[in-house]
This record gives sequence, structure tokens and C-alpha cells, in this order.
Amino acid sequence: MATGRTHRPATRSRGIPEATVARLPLYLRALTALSERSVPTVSSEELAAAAGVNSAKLRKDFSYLGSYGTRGVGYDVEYLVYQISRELGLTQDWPVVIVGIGNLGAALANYGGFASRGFRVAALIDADPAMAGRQVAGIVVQHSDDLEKIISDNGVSIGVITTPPGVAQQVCDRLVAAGVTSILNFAPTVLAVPDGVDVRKVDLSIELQILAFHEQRKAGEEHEGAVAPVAAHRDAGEQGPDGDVPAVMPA
Amino acid sequence: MATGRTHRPATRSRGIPEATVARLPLYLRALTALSERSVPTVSSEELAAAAGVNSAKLRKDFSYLGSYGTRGVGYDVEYLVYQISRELGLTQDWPVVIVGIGNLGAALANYGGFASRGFRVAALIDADPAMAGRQVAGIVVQHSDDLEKIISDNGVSIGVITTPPGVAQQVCDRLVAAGVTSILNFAPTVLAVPDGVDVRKVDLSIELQILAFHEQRKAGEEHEGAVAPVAAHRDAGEQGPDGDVPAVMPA
DNA sequence: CCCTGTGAAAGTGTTCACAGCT
DNA sequence: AGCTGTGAACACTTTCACAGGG
Repeated sequence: MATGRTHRPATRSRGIPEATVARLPLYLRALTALSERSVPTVSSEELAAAAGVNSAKLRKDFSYLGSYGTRGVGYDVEYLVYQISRELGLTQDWPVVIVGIGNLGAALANYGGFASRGFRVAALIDADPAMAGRQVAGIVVQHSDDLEKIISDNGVSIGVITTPPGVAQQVCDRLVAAGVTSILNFAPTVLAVPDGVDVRKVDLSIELQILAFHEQRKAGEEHEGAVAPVAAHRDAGEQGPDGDVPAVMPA
Repeated sequence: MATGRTHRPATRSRGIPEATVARLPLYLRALTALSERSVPTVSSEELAAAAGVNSAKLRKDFSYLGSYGTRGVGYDVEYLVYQISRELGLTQDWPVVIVGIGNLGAALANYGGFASRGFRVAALIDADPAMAGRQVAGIVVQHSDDLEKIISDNGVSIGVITTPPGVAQQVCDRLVAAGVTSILNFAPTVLAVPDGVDVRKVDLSIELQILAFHEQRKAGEEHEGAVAPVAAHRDAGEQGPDGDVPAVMPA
């Protein structure tokens, strides 16, 4: 009560739910595969199976984009590929920098699926002077002294951090100061960023720990009856990094 | 109506919400750091800041584990570390196999945070005969012909797939047949698994596409007023792979 | 008075089931 | 008849706000 303000009336008329956005790349991948096999149309049921979701969810997701299907028929594959690509902003290409060219950074630089879909590795950056000048994945590694210049010269707005955790925050700060507004963080650290900057994290050890949690449950369920009530682990067989939306520090 | 069945009355009495499970590793990491600095107790406010969440969420999360805090004081760091570790099943150690020792597989094998927290790389497996026998991260790579034997000899229940997408499903099938019940999939494919097997995926290009979506919005918002109502992008600055829970195929 | 633990409210996401177009 | 698009029900998650123990 008191102040009243419900913290934003949410004028969502065109706002696509975050959960839907996270699934669009999945649909796009499935559609691209169909497109390559020259399949002209696909039903929500078929596409959902290919993307590993259920068809009601898929139809609801698409309904946020508009009415792109034809009742009694399905969706036009090419048309949907285009609409989703556009919605995701993949019709333009995004120059990306990778900072921290260790094992993981090098692996990402070499990763094919990177360049394929609208993303271009504009530069590789590392703090080690011995690294600078070397080629990784056909790209010359540059020294981090030039980070700011590299970002602005290439108009980079997406940065990938694959540094050791100890320096991730300062690299992040420099990227943001130089104009980067989206960060994909592979370092096991919580990054503090100012408002308006998006951070997504990919964390191997968190994923493993979540698996271990469920694994432990399974072991306990084997022949049970005592303490912990079984059930619980209802929808096994689902996949995808889910839940988890830690808020960011006040900056 | 008709059949009535509400699809499971949900006997949840000890079931920890999935969203909470996904955050426990985050808390554990923050607590471990405090522990190393010999900090004896911490308030929900402080710990929440360190983990990048808000304190109400953290308290609610901990309430699912039990009442481990002291009112007026906070939480005992060591005690919480232990409780969360136990809840996540990290008091035992989990042998893990990595299948597909390319750039990414090798990078993961070398990744330190792996072994640190209850996980041990029990074997590296690759289909390339030229790879077999070589050492990666101090571990001899074994040929995939022996996959089943390796799994059962080592009692492996968690498998990491870093193969090319084309063979990911068949590798997955073999892992599952050999007894693996948790899979961390880095290949950009939707894996079909039988009931009772957990799959989590880590997908670089999906993460980038989600960032691109928001990035595009920001660009559009710069000087707006016309079509799309601004607002929408409320809580910028959040981080973490969220949303996304694709169901699995019927297998 | 401080800080945890938690009901209750609000917000977000998923599923159902069917109206309505082709 | 078949399949999309969607309101409405349900389920899950987050946030609020405060009771109550230390």
C-alpha cells in the first residue's frame, strides 16, 4: 500500500515473454533443418516434436509473434524462418569480441555455429602479451590494451568473457565502458553491470551441480518408503537451463 | 472434466522448487568465498548481494531447506556450506565422462572448476582413433568402442556430450543404455531420452540469439514514440540462462 | 531493534480445451 | 475434418510486508 506505485503498469502489448524468446532459437534451428530438406510447411505438432516442446506451448509462443500459420494447414517454413530471424535480430549481423583466449576462448572462436547464424567474431582479445599476434581460428589475437579501440572501431555491442574469474569483473567494466551492452559470461562470477546492460551466464559447474541434485534423488528413490516422500521428480526428461534469474547488483 | 484426474496431486512436502535448486550452486559459491575469508556469519542481505539475487528470494530459498539461520544474526557460513553441499549431493564425488574431445571437450577437461566441486573426470572418450591414447589434461583419451565398459567400470552416471551435433543422439543413446542417467549436452541438438534421464543443455548460439533479441530492442528504443510501446524491457541487468524448459520427445 | 522465516499477493509461464478459419 | 489461435484454468516463481524469535 502506502505509495501505491505498482512498480510499472506493464504496457505489454508487443512484449514477447522472456520464456518465449528463449525458445525462438530452438524453433529457428528446427525450421532451418526443415528448410534445408525443402519441406514447405509444418504443423505445430511436427515442429514441436522437432524442437522438443509440446505443441500448445509452441502455438502460444508463435501467437505472440503474430498469426503466421494457416488453419487446417500449418506454418510456412520459409516464412517462419524469416519472421523468427527478424524477431531475434538475426537479419543484421552482430560483431562479437571474445576476451580471454585460453582453452575455452579458443574453443569458442573455433566453434562453427557461431558465425553461421548472424554472429561474426570481430576480434579475439587476451591480456597475455605472448598470446597477442598469434592466430586462433584464423583470427589474430590482439592485446587487451587495445580493447576500447577494438570495440569502438568494430561497433561491437556483444562481448563474450572467457577469462579467469578473477579478472572477469574488470574486463566486464571495460567492455561496458567501451560501449558493449550485452555480455555472455563464461567465467564463474556474478558480474555487476549498470542498468541497460544484459548479462547471460553459462556455467558448467552450476549445470553439473543441478544434475547432481537430481541424480542424488534418483539414487534415494531406488527403494524408499522412509523419510523423503518419493514423487517430487515429476517431469524427468526435460532439458534446458531453466529457472534461475538472479538479479544484478545495484551497480 | 470427464476423467477428472488433475494429473498428480503433487505430494510435495520436501520437494525443493526447481528454481531454487538452480540457485543453490550460486549461494554455495558465494559462501565458499566467505568461508575462505574466514567470515563466520552472513546476513541474507549480504549473501544475496554476493550471489546477485535479492534477499527475499534467498530467504525463501533457504526456507525450503529448513531453518538454518538465526534471527537477529544471520547464517553460519560453514554450516550453510555443508547443508547446501549435502542437498546438492556434493558430499559424494561424481565420476563424469566427457565424450567428444575436440576443442570444446578438451577445454572442459582442462577446466579447473570441474574437479574442484565434487566432480571428477573419470574418462575422456572420442571416436577418432587418432585421438585415442593421447593425453588431454593429463588423462588418456579412450576410444568410443569401449564406451560401455568405461561407464560401468567407473560407475559413471553423469555424461557430458561435446561431440558434433550429428552424432550426439547416438552417443546419448549409448550412454543411457550403459547406465548414464544425467547428461549435460553441449551439442546443438535436442536429445531424446527415456523417462528418468535428465538432460541439461548448454548452447552458445542460443544464448547469443537471446542477447541479440534484447540488443535489437535497445537499438529500437533509442528515439522512439511510434509503433512499439517502450517500457517492456523492464528488469534489464538480470543474468542467467532462464526460461526455456523444452519437454523431451516421447522416446 | 535486527534479521529470519513465511503467509499472502502479484507476476510469469504452462496446459487445457475449444471456437473459428480454411 | 484438420489445425491454428486463444481465453481460461492451473502451476510455478517472485516479491511484499510483517510476525516473531534472538
